[in-house]
Amino acid sequence: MVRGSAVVPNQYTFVFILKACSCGLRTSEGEQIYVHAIKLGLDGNVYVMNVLIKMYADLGLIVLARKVFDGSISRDLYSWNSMISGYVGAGDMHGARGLFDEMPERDVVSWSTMVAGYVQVSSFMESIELFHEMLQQGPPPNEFTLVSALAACANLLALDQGKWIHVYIKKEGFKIKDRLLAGLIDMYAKCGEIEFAHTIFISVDSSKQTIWPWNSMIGGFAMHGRSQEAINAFEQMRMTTRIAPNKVTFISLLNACSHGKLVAEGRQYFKSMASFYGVQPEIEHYGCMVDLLGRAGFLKEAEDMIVAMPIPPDTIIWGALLAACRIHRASEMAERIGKVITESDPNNIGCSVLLANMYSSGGRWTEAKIIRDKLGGMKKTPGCTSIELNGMVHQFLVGDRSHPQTEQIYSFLDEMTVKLRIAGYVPEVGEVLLDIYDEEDKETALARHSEKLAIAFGLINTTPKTPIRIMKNLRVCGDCHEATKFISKVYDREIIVRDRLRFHHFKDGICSCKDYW
DNA sequence: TTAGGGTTAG
Repeated sequence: MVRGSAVVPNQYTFVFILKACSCGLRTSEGEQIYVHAIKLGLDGNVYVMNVLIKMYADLGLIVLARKVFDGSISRDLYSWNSMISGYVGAGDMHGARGLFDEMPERDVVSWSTMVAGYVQVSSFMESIELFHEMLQQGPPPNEFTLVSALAACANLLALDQGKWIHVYIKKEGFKIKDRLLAGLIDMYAKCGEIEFAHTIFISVDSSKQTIWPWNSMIGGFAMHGRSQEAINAFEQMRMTTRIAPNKVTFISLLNACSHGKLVAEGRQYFKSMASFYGVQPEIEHYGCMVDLLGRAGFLKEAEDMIVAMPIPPDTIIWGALLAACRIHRASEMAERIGKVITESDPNNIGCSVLLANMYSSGGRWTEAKIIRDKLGGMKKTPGCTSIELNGMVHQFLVGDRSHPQTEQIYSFLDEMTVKLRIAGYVPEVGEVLLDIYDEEDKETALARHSEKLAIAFGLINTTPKTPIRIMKNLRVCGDCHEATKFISKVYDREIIVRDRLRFHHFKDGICSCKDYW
């Protein structure tokens, strides 16, 4: 068009072509075209400038995007929102907030971008806070905002807040479908209310035209260990709709098989995902399979799968196999796999802890000490458990003494330990950190795990029979899992624990995972 | 009749 025709491109042309550069990640063409636009005097056109901001942001060139933004003669709401979205995409919530605070006026998109941005960087508290600010002094939220706010609640285990949003959605007459429906199902499932999530899922029938609500439901069942129901949901979708499953569907489905030890089903779904559904397995799917096979005891098959993978395996995959070796006490294989992990990632804490423990229990003190010394200098993620009470989220770290009710919690814990012992609980000191040698100290360390602090806080502050919901950032430890079984019986409470990977529902001394986790 | 900003799931 530029070389061979008499037609001169106008502002519309540049918006289309710059957007193409943006989508195709073609930096140099984009910049050449920008020069054309300048030559034609279109650098004053707000549409052209805005798409240019977006283009630079999409290309990850946030500084250049800002340059265009700052230098633009005409700026409107779209310019500000595009620039904020650029910062959000770069994970720079500081930059985003700076612009958001100084912009002359904010519309629902500005607010939604920020609420979603905080979710993307896992600043869920900030996301909810901003959402509340919006309700007080901003424009009314729309579906976009609500989906993000629900995601923040889901991640915080903030059930009361999530319920409030559900009421708001109904009160304001939003049509509950697709993404919003998925968001609600996901929020309820992640807050431990899997039954209610399912109720909502079946209550909205005509509008499940997309994969989103299905994935939320299948994923919800999977994380609650309701494997057969996850499979049933998938089969129902297959038989009654024309919706195509995607990669997330299969991750959830394989996860469900893994939690339920459904090895044959898992193998079969993994096989059919590419051959029948046309979804190519990615590293995460292989990860699910290694976890499924490994934890079920098929260590050799799991390793063969890693070796035969068309994608280079990462330390997460090897880590899944290593964890399986620990469960099945396959120390030789563990040592071999441990070396593979350490080679590519010398600072892998989980791997080092496991190896050190293994060496110690095998009496190989020198080797254990080498790893232990190295571990001392590494930064470990502290165990953290949170619990919502009256709409407020309380967090506890291991041995935390910062909570206002600390004294009460610790004396309750002492009393609780006695009661649990009488009921037959025996601490599993094998799970304690490596640097404690005294058996009694080990038990004290266990008693102060963040899970137990949060449960004690919950028992103190809620009326009898109220279910207690807690969330841990890591996997729950073996001792806490055992102790919680006893607590549920001794105190007659349902205790719902969400760890990094799944839910455990404790009731009458039994856990829903049947100790397979 | 043609253009520009925000969505969540493992």
